[in-house]
Amino acid sequence: MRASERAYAALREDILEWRLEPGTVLGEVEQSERLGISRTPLREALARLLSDGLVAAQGGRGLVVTAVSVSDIAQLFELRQALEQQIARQAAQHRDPAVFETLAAEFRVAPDLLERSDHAGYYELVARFDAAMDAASANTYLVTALRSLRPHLVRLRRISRDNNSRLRAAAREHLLIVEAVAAGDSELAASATHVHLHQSLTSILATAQMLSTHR
Amino acid sequence: MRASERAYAALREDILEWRLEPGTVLGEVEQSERLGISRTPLREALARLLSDGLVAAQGGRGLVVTAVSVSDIAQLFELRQALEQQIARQAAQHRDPAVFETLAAEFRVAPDLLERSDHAGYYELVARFDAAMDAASANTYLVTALRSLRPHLVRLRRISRDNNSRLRAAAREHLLIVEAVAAGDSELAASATHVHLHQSLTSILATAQMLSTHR
DNA sequence: TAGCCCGTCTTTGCATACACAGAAGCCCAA
DNA sequence: TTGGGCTTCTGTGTATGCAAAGACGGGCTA
Repeated sequence: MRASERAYAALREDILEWRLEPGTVLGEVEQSERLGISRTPLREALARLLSDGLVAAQGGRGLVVTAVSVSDIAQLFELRQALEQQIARQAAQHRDPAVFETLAAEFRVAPDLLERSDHAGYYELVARFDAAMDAASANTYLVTALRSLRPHLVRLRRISRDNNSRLRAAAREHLLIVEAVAAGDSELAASATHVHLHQSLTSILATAQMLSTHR
Repeated sequence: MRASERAYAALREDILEWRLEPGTVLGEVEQSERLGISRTPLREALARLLSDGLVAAQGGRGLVVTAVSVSDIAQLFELRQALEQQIARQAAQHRDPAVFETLAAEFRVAPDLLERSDHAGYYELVARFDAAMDAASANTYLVTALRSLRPHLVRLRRISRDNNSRLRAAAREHLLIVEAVAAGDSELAASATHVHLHQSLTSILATAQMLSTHR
């Protein structure tokens, strides 16, 4: 694997997992030494993070990990609504029913996963759901736009994490989306997506509110 | 200005204006010599074009200018529908009425521009319309997604170019969108956008059909 | 003591050199 | 003639060196 690729993957994960917190300055020499590579591939990695919006230029010199404000969360979800409703419509039109019936069966037993607090298992299921929607949408541009949005959503998991009752509700909402796609009902799929994202946003904002109050 | 920035701007424009045609191989040495810079900043420029989707990796080695198929056009417009309807809704909610009333006045006299075949003037007006919508949407993520889509749309102008009757109709459609935004009517703004993009797509596909038949 | 200016020093941007991998061409043998 | 293996060679990926543009600090002056 290329050094620049490894550096990108490593830095990206460090940011998504909050090991590099918002505001952290990423110096080229510092990071290249930390990752054991030279500045050239590291610069390439930083450029990609910049276009991802995970880091931002700090007044001409120096890159910093971007922050995620409450306003950012609302804006992210406006974009997410637009993209995921559209992808749900397209997926419902082009889907392979068998794929989504299999997914539906898995979401029906998702409460079992959550029962034993297997959050990783649940997130893995959601990742397969996303992948299936991407594939079924048959629209590379839509998928590309969504792929560039997802890292930011992953960062939000830290806020919604371990909210077991919310995850149970989310599983039911996902199930409805999958059933609508399986049935080829575009508008139901879009509306179910709308509902799901509305509930997710509401939950996240409530948690964010609580976190900021408690501090 | 940085060399990498100049190289990016130059290559990007060459691709958007079809001076570099789809399928053209962009060798690092070749292009760096053409632009009078070293390979390091040129690689940075190519990496940005890659993430823009304007060039693609050619089997592990070599980057080529991407093609725009009829299927690509349809997919681009599906994404465009999702993004521009959303931005129209947001803009209608947050707009400064004065800005959009000024724009409306300009679109009312746009037929004069087209009368004297001042297409550049018309495209410049559309660019200001886009900028006003971006600013009014108050959503940086939405704007970023749209900004990454627009280069691909610019490439399509070569297909729809000089279709004067279509541009007149487009001006009327734009006017309706601007009026809806000025009035703060989100749903009308979204629907007017939907109509406009549907008509644009229909026109482009018809022209593309004609071009491919004639050859 | 506060403010400004100058020198130093860090950090970035670019150029160049080197190493390696994949492709093209060639030769030899079947 | 064709296929396989070898060689060469082009092109990419990475490291390093150098220069310039700021940030920082110290000292001087008012």
